Amino acid sequence: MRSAEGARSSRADQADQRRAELLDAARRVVLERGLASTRVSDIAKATNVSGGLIHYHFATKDDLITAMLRATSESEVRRLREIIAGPGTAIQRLDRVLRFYIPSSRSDQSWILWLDAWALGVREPHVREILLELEGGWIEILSEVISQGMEAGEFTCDDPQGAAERLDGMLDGLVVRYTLHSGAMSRKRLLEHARIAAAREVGVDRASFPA
Amino acid sequence: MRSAEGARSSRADQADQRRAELLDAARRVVLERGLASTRVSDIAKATNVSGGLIHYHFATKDDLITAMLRATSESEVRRLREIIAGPGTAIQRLDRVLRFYIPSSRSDQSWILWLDAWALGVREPHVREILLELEGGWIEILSEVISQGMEAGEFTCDDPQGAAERLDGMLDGLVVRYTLHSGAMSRKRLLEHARIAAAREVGVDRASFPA
DNA sequence: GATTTGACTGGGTCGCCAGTCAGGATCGTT
DNA sequence: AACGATCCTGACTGGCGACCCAGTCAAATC
Repeated sequence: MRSAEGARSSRADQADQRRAELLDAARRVVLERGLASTRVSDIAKATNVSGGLIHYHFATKDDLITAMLRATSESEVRRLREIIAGPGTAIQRLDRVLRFYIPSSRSDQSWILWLDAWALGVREPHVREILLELEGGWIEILSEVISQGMEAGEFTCDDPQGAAERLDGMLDGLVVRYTLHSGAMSRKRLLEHARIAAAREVGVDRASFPA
Repeated sequence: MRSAEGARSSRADQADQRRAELLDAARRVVLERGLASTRVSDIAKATNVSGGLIHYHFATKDDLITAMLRATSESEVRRLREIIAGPGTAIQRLDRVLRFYIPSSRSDQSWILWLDAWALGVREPHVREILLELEGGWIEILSEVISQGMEAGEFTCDDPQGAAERLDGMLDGLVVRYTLHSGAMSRKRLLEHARIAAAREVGVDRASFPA
């Protein structure tokens, strides 16, 4: 129980750090190659580590993938919470949430991960649970922003939860389209759809959104 | 070139029929086991046929899967077209389209197929193309029904294409939620969301929808 | 400085599965 | 009947990939 000093890592810290490193590499590899063609050895290579080490830290490949999805989901929800805790009017915060939803460039392919995860979640209850929490997080945040806007007198909405579900659904669906067929749906058009629908849901004019 | 008689099949017909049978079995197996754990031999078993025969009719597994997705997509669009060609007012036809969108029971898991296909489409351009056509079909049909309703004076909408895209997106997203977490989104609630959003898009009252 | 514990290596194994192939059955044609 | 084309079988294979394990090395503990 010596060495609780700052910089130096204890044995346990080292293991934690390595695990995090592996989760990170796993996410990168899955994003690049897709879940179906991701090999444990690919993740090992991406971490400059032997294949055996993966199974030292994670019993099975499924464990690793599931842990990676959980970590990614949790970090996403955390960032979301920061957004609605930020400054500005309700409509400014709502707009920030919408923009956070939409991948900001062709290179930001983070949604690919969730497409893989949806397919996986159909068969794997653990994965399904993670997805439920992630989606619940989004809906909760949207519903919260809407309620904040109502309290501030900015918004009118007789069912914030329902509105949040509809918005979340629409964004999910449109992002799929955008991710798969970027030619058929530009980011600009996607954001425009989001603002139109959101404006209707909260009873404000589309023009109320910031430029 | 003899034997163009009805019941008896020529050799070419027999091959076509066998191919269709294999596509059908492929769909059933993929729905049941998921794309990731579907083996060629599973499809052979489901058709009561040897493993080798699959590769007689389809060069590779990918060919078979792609052909199956294409066939399924085309049949779906065909059924959709029948719906909007059917009788009734525009709002009745619109409602029929919405209801066709939503799986009618827990046992109708056809959407699972498209979750797998989305993930696959990220890597496979052929699959992506099929998905683009399917989604384009849905949007086109929705936009068509809306336009029909406008001509009939039932609907008001200044951007039928945009409205169709938003509706299609919302339904996609909500159906994912319904498929994955039936506990978090009942069919009834899903349909309610669809009707609320659709009513807004076409400028009618929610109560205008048939009971 | 001796010993124990934990992190890590890399080669090996074992099962699985897409695709092949040689041969057999069946059909249409002449 | 004979023959070629087509449909089909089932055993086989070659490669791959998750997981195992015996052993190494360094850090922590005594």
